[in-house]
Amino acid sequence: MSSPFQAIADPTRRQILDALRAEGPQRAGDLAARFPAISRPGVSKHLRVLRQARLLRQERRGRELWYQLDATPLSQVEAWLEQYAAFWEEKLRDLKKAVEE
Amino acid sequence: MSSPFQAIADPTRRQILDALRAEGPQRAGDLAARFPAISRPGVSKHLRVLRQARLLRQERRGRELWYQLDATPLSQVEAWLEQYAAFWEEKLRDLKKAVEE
DNA sequence: CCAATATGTAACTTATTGGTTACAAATATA
DNA sequence: TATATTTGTAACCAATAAGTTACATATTGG
Repeated sequence: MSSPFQAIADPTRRQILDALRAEGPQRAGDLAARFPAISRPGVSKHLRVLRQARLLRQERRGRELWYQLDATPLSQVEAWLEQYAAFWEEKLRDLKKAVEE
Repeated sequence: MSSPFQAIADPTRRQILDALRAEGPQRAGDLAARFPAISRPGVSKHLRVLRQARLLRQERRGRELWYQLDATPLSQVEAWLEQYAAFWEEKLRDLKKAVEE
């Protein structure tokens, strides 16, 4: 039952989400093959974390398991982040101004 | 040198950022006092993580250390997240539609 | 000058995380 | 049916994280 904040903290997990976003549903094995530096069960554990954060939908097709992105929980992160937008924009405005002077 | 993704993964650290955003600059001790369940040095360690993620500016005033939010690094998170907005909106549209039917 | 205050850090402990290898279970295929 | 394929999980290990207490340092105020 991990939070979406937790789930996206790890760069490998972000890459998994990126792959599903950019290329659509994929099998567990396809996803694992993207990370030659990590064993297949290692990737499987990342998938579990993402599953527990409800970021993945899974569909069994015979012996294959297809994973699909469900980005809905990321809207929680967005909602939190949104409150900060004014603050970094202010900062970037200052920076821009400083450059112009 | 922790990433903003790492830094915001912990709920206590998010609360620290929230406090600085909502109420402006505060002393290290003020921030620590918000978390009766955690010792002052415990909070101090969270402040270090936030500092290393460059989310805090500090200003020494005598023996007091004032912390101020610098939200700029959060724009990295926003940039990543932005690519997913279409996906969760799609999901919410589906949900709305289902409710209406 | 000395005691109190504000803060960070070191050293340590425990829990969590990210990785591994070995194995089990289900399904497809020769 | 026997074998190969696809996948998750259990058990384990090392590194990291989050917490603690004890301590060091700097500054203020009596």
